[in-house]
Amino acid sequence: MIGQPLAAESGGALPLYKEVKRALTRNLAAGEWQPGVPLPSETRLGEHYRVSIGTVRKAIDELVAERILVRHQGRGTFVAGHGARRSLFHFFHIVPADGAKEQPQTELLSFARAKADAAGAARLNIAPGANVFRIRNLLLLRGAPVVLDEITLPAERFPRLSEKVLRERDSTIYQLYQERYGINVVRSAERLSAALADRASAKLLGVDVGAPLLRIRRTALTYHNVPVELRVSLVNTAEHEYFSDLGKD
Amino acid sequence: MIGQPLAAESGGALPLYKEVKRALTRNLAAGEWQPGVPLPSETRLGEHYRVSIGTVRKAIDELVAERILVRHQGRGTFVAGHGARRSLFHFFHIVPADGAKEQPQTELLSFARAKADAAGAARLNIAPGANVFRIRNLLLLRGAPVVLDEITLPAERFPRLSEKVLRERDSTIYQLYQERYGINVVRSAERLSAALADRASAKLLGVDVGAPLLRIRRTALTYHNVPVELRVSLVNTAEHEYFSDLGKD
DNA sequence: CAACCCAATTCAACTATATGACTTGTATGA
DNA sequence: TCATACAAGTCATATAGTTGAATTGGGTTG
Repeated sequence: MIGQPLAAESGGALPLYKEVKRALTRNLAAGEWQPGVPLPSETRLGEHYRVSIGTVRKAIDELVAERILVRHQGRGTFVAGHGARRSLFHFFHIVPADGAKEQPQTELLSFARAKADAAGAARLNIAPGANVFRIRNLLLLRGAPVVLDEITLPAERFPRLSEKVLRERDSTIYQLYQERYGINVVRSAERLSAALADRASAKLLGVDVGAPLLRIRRTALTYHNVPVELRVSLVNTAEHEYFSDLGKD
Repeated sequence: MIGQPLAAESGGALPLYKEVKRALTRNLAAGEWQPGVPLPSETRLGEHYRVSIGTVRKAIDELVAERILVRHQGRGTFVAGHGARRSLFHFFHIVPADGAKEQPQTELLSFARAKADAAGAARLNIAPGANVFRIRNLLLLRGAPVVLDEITLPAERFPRLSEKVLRERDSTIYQLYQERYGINVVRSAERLSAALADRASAKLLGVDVGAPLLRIRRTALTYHNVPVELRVSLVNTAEHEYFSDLGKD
């Protein structure tokens, strides 16, 4: 299945390769193609959409640049999966002040049902008061607690999510979204500020009350920039830092 | 002047378009092309390097994606200049917690000559103890102090830089680097942590001693990832945030 | 059965060419 | 003088095809 041949001149008069890109993204959002199995070949896509292979290539080029697709010469083009590496490099920006990056260990602190407050609902683009899940995680690096996460998920999108499901996963949480709910997080926007540790967070992170913490507010987005997760992280930056590098591979 | 036709098979056997990209970058680093005047047309570049226009295009595509070049249909391709907009969007990540982004106002606090310490020298890739300039700036947003900058520059690269030159500029500091010293900052890497305001910074930023501040350590890089500036920023995030969005235009 | 070879398929790189759109400067005409 | 029209140069889009490199799978051969 590839979808319809191409929206016949949608009035906006987009370039052909943009139309192809949109068509591909629609299929991706519909879960047409799953990670692990190759998309139809560039040749077949070109035939299907009635465009040249170069045009398909340009469309895929952009999706690859956005890290939504991955090409493997000789094998095919694939949906980028949320493997450990990807989560680590594109969605986890905490690094030791010295040393090299390292896979965090997760400890689930709590899981609860709640109602979305006004601000959260606006960010998630759901109705105020809608059902949400609230998850609190503690991330350990080298065995020591470093990050305290509070995650908010729109319940509607994550049917039958439970503490058990969360606890028994052996993958990253974004991989869980992807595999169990077909939700592929492709981008995140983060806003950072400084805060002071209160009693609860101080205890969990092993710092003094009043210690400086980095607060990260993240919105995770799927295709078409639809928000699917809110996350507030408190980071003890005594021995770790938030790394931001724009502009390079 | 376009430079040599193409390094004849440099052994590494890079794709042609990568070779072209390298050749272009060499010319950019040499200051061959200045902001404001167009590069040779794609046709002429293709003729010069003895490659097809498509190959030139692919090389330029990457440089455009890295925001090093800018294309204008019908006019030509240009070196991206450090206008107010670019500095604001690509190198200044502080935004009001509500409202829209705004151009900061700069106040020069001090200018001094100093010697590079070990850590700074390593980051700037210069000899420990080499001469550096140390600049302290206060950035105001909506008239209120928000960011305290301490900038370290390798003196060798900025001959005859003086307090007077800094004070009399009417542009961004990166524009000064570019116009007066031919140094084009094309990328920055930032590491963030949380800190507490000490006496001096508290006074300048108008906060209490012990208030939480965001500390940003930035390395600014020019072509070939050569570091040219270190900067430590202390940010009062009471009403502003650091914004990080990876992955989308 | 294992090792090897080979063909088919896929993406990667490159060339060549055509057409359209945008900008600029110049010539033309009232 | 001023406005319009036009031409030339530029990048943008799209097509078509060739060659090469990586992978896979199927045979063949020992």
